[in-house]
Amino acid sequence: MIQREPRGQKKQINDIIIEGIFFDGGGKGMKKLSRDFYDRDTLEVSKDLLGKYLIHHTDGERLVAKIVEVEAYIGDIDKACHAYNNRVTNRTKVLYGSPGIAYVYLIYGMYYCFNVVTEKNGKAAAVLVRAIEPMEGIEKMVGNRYGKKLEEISKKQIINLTDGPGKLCIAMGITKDHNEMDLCGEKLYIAEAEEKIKHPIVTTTRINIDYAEEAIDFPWRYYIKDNPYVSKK
DNA sequence: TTGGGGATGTAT
DNA sequence: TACATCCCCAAC
Repeated sequence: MIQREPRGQKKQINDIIIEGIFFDGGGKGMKKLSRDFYDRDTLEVSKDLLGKYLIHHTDGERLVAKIVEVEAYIGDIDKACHAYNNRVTNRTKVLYGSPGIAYVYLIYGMYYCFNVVTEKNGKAAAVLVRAIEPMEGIEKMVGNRYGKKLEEISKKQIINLTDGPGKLCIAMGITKDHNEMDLCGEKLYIAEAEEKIKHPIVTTTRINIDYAEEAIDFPWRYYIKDNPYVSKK
């Protein structure tokens, strides 16, 4: 039995705020991110994903949501990563594959988490999308999450719609069927709009990785400052 | 408003 | 057995 420090006794790392740029839709055309975008340093990809648009074509509809919170997982140095210490299993093998592929896994027996694979073949790394802001197809997302119509739910339920990794997968209709899907394809992808907007990014430690020893303190969680859809408010 | 615990299935 | 979660309900 390994004894671990209770969470509350870990020394607190102050949140760091940096300046980021993202592309704001505002009705303008969207451009799908190419594989080159994902074929880069994972922390850079993580920050750059903030403000981009996750798009899923499903049931004849287009669901669009802005990415507002992410976490990086980098296998070779990160005890929180499923592929730490070169662990290759049926589940983790996608992490070693091409950048720009989806990694979707079941968590706590009930929920899915959506990740994008980064870096070159052979290096296991990914970015977990933890929260998104609905932009288009909200009625469908509300139906997926609550089985109700938009006018039947409260304002609080709108904010709760996609403010966590499990919630956003339910809302967007992402399941294990999307595991290993190519995000450079036509069904599920990430895009940027034409108009650039500067925005502050908050950098913190990651959520719910208490078992990860020294990696607990890695500041690899990023979110858009003051965005109401960020998790753990 | 906060904290504890149950749901739930699969990877290891 | 633990888990990159969510939701409900009791207790404050």
